[in-house]
Amino acid sequence: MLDRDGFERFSLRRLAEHLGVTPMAVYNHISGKEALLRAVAEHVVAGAKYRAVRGDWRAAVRDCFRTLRRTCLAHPGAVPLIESAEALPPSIFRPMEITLTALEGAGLSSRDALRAYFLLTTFTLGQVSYQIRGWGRGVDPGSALRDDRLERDAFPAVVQAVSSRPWDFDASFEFGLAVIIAGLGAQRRE
Amino acid sequence: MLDRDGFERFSLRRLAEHLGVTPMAVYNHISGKEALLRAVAEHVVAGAKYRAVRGDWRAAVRDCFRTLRRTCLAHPGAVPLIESAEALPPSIFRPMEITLTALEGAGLSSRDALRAYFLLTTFTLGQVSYQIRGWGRGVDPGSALRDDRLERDAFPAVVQAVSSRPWDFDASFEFGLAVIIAGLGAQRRE
DNA sequence: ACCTGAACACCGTTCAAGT
DNA sequence: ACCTGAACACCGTTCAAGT
Repeated sequence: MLDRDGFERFSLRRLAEHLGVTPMAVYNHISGKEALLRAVAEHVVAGAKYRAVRGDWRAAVRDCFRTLRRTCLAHPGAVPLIESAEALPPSIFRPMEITLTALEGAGLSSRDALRAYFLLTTFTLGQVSYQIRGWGRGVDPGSALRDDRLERDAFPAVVQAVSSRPWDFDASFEFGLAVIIAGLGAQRRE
Repeated sequence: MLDRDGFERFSLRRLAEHLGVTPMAVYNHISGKEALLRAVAEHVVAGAKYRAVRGDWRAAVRDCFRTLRRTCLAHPGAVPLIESAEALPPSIFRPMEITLTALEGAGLSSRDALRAYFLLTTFTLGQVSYQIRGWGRGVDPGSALRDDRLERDAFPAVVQAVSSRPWDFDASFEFGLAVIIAGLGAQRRE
């Protein structure tokens, strides 16, 4: 229901109707709406299969966040729940463990490795979030600037860049990941 | 009210009560809740003052996203609105214009410059979002793993890293920004 | 031009009652 | 153990009526 109708449209009463049952029957199985949505988020997060990547830290980090991204994109309706979750199952720390181990092994300090993980995870989830809600809504300058001559003149580079469509989210994510890994490599050398 | 009570607690009826007026009076000034929240998001976004940074692209990009971050952090209650906004005022494209101009001037292709902007903006807004909701809730392994011996053994690097508290969001953001800019410098050289 | 009161269609949730 | 029906406290929104 979340993937089909979206997060905003979901309600316990609609769920009950979908199950052919009275709204209150749900409370025999779960303590409330919040607990139900948290359980969904936990289920999606727990479903991620992180491979044990041997070899260099770059491959390990790349594989790890590609997996995280793929897991999230498989359940777009659950992404808002994951982002706003107050508690998630231990498997959410797998990418963190992998990243910290890889980067500390590569010579980064414990503190920088943690910051690098924070960088990678906000980037990855941010890209997923924008992709799901559509890089159109609110951020697509194409629709916002299309007819407005005055605004177009104020943002020439934006107008020029937007003509190079369609947008490739996969390629954009890979670009960002490559940039971050290159930057971490530079950080490591210092 | 948004900054004080948070996004979830806000309702038109509470707003009306706060104004000492009937809930329906609001509709004489705005078409509905969605429009009101959008107007708030637009106001916050429009309030960002981006400086014209001359000199190298690194300084321009750094200053630009520092300003975006500071603007968002000044109104934590509005950040969810900005992230979920369907349309935002033209000033949301100022960072995009600045970034594209700076990076294309530095030799990146138009497509890569756009991807770099996407990287920078998802990173910046992601960091802000986590900071606002508290890098504790859901992502802080300290609370999730504290008492659980079994889980602690499964994530040694996480447990070790978390002891280096307290977390410095400013420093973490600066670290990420530096890594991205270093990575873009490497990308530029190819 | 702005506000009010009553009403409607939705919510999540509680509680007593059923089987 | 699980479901139901009625009810409560909240929503956003419409509409006719007031000044």
